[in-house]
Amino acid sequence: MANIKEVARLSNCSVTTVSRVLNNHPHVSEEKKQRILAVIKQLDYAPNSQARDLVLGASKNIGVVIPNVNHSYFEKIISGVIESAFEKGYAVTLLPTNYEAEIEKSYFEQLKTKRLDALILTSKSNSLAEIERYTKYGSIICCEDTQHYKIPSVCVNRRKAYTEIFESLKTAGYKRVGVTINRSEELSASSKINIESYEQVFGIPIEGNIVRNCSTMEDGKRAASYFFEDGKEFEAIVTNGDYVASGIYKYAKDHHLKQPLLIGQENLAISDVLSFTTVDFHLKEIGSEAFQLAVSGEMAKKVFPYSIIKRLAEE
Amino acid sequence: MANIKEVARLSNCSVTTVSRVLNNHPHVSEEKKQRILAVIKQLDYAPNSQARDLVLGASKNIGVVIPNVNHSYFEKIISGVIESAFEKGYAVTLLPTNYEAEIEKSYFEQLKTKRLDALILTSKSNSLAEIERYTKYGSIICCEDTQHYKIPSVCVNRRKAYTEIFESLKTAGYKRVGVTINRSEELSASSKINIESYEQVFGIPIEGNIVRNCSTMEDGKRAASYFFEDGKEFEAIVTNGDYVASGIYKYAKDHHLKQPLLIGQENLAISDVLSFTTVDFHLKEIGSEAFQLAVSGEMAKKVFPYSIIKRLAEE
DNA sequence: CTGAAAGCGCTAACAT
DNA sequence: ATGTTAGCGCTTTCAG
Repeated sequence: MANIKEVARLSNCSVTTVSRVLNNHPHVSEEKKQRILAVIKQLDYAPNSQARDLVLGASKNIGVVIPNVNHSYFEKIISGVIESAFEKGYAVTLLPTNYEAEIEKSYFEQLKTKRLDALILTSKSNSLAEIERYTKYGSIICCEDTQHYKIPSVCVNRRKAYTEIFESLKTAGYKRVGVTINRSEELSASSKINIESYEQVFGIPIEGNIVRNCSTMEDGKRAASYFFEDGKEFEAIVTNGDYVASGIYKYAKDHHLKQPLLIGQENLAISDVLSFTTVDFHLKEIGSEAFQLAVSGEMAKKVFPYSIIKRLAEE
Repeated sequence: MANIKEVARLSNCSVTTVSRVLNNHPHVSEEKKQRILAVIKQLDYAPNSQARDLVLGASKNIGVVIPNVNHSYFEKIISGVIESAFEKGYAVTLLPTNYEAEIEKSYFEQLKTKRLDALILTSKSNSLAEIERYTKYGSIICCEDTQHYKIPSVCVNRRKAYTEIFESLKTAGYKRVGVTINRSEELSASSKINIESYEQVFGIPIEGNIVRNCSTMEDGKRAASYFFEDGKEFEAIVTNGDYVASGIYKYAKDHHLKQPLLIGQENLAISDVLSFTTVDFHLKEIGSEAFQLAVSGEMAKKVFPYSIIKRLAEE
């Protein structure tokens, strides 16, 4: 197999010189350079990046930890990461956890083994304390508030967003407001914030007004079957995603029920089609910024703005 | 920095023995094993995967080439790849091309440099002939028909699918049938097949009945503005994606126009919500199978079935 | 401008 | 059961 030694031999020079032309280093005569280039072409040679990475000590590879693929929330962040990474010549590896802490931990270990230079957590299953312990092996960026822990983060002020939404609903006179979340409040910071904001604004406990484990449109239908049970009469439902909201919409339509006021999340195309209000967390920009932090290695915490896209339901 | 030598030194044994316990090889006494394990823990040591990959000659890393992220077509394939790859301990790297042949080629080169063990092309920008030339550096799997070229592939019989759709429309008496595609027929095999099927079934040229460069819901709206121009009166539109179909739906709704019969693609949640017929190409399974082929290295061409999900428009 | 040689950290023959 | 040693393919001092 062709390696740098072979190239050196065939072009009558040392591996050092070959390495120099490979890396565009100066101090090599034009003549030798051409000869080497010719041999490289003839041999169809390409430097082994593993050997190169080994000696250089960096992989130019960053990992994005996601619970699962096929979820617009993560996809949007990923797309931001990829775009920026591409510009800087970094490769990005997708790391699915299925929300399992042990699997997530195995990715932290890959930082240690140098397979990955940095990690971006779009969601986390380990505690911040645990995550912090791994930061010495490479930068780990969280896409949520990392509190007092020394973990770089880039996120939006979700508390402010949820509070603003609930306040405006309250002001508009909505009494019966439902909520959907995905992971329970013990596991998910955003669920916790969501619930706290609700209880603070409305002054009542969330229990009875919430449906958990919602992520897909099917989950939205299931949530709807709860919200529309006899006598409940929910007037508005603040969902944790446009697909969940769409599921509720679909259920109401199929059962010829009055559509409640729906609030989605993520500003996906479907919220435009069905014309419901949604909050855009600018996830792509968050992904892009997370990448910047990941490579710079700086200990920064950035807060991004969110936008509430107000839409009037049709008919 | 901690390396295997250091571990060997501190546990009074050779690097070989350490390597043995690291790789769970037999022939090492329980006592030494425990001592080594203790030193590893104490040193917080983890083997360098770059060194390991170098000596082993494989990266357990496979790349998925995509034009861009944020497109459900590719996302579904990716999710299938990731799922299978995870089970087998492979890492998946996303490689965006933005449909540029040169960028795509640079990924082929990474096969040569051993950064990637195999490549899965969800879409291609280089010719099959060109791609075939790179297969000697690692397996390259195409997610479309690779004809007589020696390139493994896993795809669906699109011609059959399109023909079936157009035939059924014709049989049902639809006269004015529109079509949307994304990349032009010169660049995209599936666009070409789509058009050929149309012209064969209806016996008329596609020109005037087609809108190109459609990918998003916004593109769908633009397509609609063409299909609904005065006097055109398209009765059915076969789109190249559920989002495009949704854009047409939205346009018609916003302009209080009669909804044409819409046929989507991909069977996304939105097609269920809006209740239009769609063809499911089982992309996730395709991704999963593509991964299997990628690691096995076998020269196989698999054809997967598609499903037409028939739905009746509401009202 | 050029090259010899010393690693990078690991695995695997090949002894012992 | 354990250790010696020769690489894997490359970059980079350092000397000339």
